[in-house]
Amino acid sequence: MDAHSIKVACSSCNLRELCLPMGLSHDEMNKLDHVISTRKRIKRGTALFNTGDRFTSLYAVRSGFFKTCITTADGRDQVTGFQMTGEIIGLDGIVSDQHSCDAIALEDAEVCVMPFDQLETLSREFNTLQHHVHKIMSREIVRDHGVMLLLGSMRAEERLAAFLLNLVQRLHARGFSQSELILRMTREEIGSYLGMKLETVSRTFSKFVEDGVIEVKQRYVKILDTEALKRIVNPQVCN
Amino acid sequence: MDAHSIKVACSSCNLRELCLPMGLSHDEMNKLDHVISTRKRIKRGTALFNTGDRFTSLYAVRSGFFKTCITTADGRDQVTGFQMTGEIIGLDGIVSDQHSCDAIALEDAEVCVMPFDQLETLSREFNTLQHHVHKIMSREIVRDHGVMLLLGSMRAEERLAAFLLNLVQRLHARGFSQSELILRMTREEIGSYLGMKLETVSRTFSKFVEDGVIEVKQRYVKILDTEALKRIVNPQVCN
DNA sequence: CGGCACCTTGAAACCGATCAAAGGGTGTGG
DNA sequence: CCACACCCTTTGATCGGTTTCAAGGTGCCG
Repeated sequence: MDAHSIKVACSSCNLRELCLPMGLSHDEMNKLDHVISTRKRIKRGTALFNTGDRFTSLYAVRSGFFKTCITTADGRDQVTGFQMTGEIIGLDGIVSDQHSCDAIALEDAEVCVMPFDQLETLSREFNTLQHHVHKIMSREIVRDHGVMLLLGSMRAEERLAAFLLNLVQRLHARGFSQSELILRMTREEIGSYLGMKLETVSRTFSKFVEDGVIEVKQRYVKILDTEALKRIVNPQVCN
Repeated sequence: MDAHSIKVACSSCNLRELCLPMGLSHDEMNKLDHVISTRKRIKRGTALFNTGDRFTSLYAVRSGFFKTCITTADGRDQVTGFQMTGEIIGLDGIVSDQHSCDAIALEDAEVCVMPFDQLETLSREFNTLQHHVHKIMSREIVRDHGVMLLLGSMRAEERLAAFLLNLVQRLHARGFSQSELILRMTREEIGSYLGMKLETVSRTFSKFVEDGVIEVKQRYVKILDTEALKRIVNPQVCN
C-alpha cells in the first residue's frame, strides 16, 4: 500500500514539471499526493467519460493520447481538442456538474484521477495551487480562442500548417523531436478538429509533400521546412 | 465615501442574481463588496484592455455591451465573444499575466473592477465563491467549444440562426423580449464571430426575411418564428 | 445638408465539399 | 504464418456555397 501510494505520487512523477504540480513546493506536492490517489487505465478507442456523465474529477494524462469531442442531436460532431501527456481533461464538467463532451483515448492510456472537491479544498489552503488551477483553466480558454481564429479565418493549408506546428511544439516540450511525429488520430479526426473534410486533409498533406515542406508516410510525419510552415500560417508577415 | 462604497456594492446591485455574486450568502456578499471597490466607464469604441496589457483584474459588465477579439500579425482578426450585462471579461489574462485579446465597448459601458489577487484571496476563504469562479471559467470553456462546433461544422444559415437564438436567449434572461432585439454590433463583427464575410451575413439576414422567419430594420431584429430558427440550426431533428 | 460609415444586392471566381473508386496497412482468425 | 477483411487513405471529377469584387442605397451625425 505504501509502495502503491508512492507509485501514484506526483512528487515522484517524471511529469511533475509539465503537469498540475508544476511550480509547487515539496510540501505542497506531498499534500497533492493525497488528493491524486488513483490512476485509471483507458483502452484505445474507449471513453474516459461521455457527455452527460456526472462530473467528479479532473484527469491528468499520464500516458497515451486523447481527443475530446462534442456531438449534436443530428449526429454531427466536432473534435474540440487533442490532449497529450501532462495535459488536463475534464474542465468542461465543472459548470453544470456533468460533462459536456466525450473524452476518448486514441491509444491505450493512463490518467491520474483528481477528485475536484478535494482539489478545491487543497486550493483554498495553498495559493500556489489555487493560482495554478486558475492558470490551467485560463490556458484552455486562450487555446480555444486560438482555435476559433483558426476555424474562423484561416484557409485549409493554414489550418493544417498551424496544427502541425502546434503538435510538434507540444511534443518537443515533452522531449520528442522538433521535426518528426506520429499522428495518433485519423485524417477524419484531424479534419473534424480543423473544420475540414478528411479528403481535404489528405489533399493538403499531399500538397505539402509536393512542395517539399513535409514528408508523410501514413501516420508518420517529418517536417522538412519549419519556416515554410510558419510562412503558410502567417502569409504576409513582411507587409 | 460611504455613500460611494454603497453605490458600487454587489449587495445592492440589481445584477447580483446574474453576475459574480450569484448564490452567495449575505455575509459573503458583504466581503465581496470590499473586493469590488471601483467601477470604470468605457466609451463606445474604446478598449477596456488591449492585447499585451498587464492582467490585474476581471471585469463584470455593469452596463453596455462588449466584444473581445484577437488580431494576428498579418491583420486578420477574430471576434471571440460578445459580452453583455452581468458577464465576466478578462479570464484570458490569468494564464500569462497579460491579456491575449482586446476588449472593446460597442456602446458606452460601465464595468465593475475585480482585482484578481483579492478575488483569489477571498476565494480561499469562501468555498461558495471559489466554486463560483471555477464555474464561470468552465462556462466560458463550454461556450467556446460550442463556438468551435459552430465554426467547424455549420453552414452560414445555421450559424446565423444559432447566433440569433443565443443572443435573444441571453437577453431574455436579462428581462428583455424573447423575440425582439437591437444588434449592438455591425454585420462585419457578426461575420468575424461566425467565420463569414459581412456580405454573407447580410445575404443570410435577407434570406431569413424572405422566408418570413425574421424581420430586420438595420440593427433591429424581430424573430417571427423561433421554431423555424431552431429547425435551421438542427436540420434533421426528426430522423 | 453633406459626408461617412454601414448595409444591401448582383455577378463571377474559387475553394473546399461531395461523390466515386481504387490502393495500402494492419490485425485477427484460420 | 498467411490470407482475408476492414478501415484508413489517396486521388480524380464535379458540384455548390461562400468569397470576392463592384456598385448603389440607407441612415445618422456634425
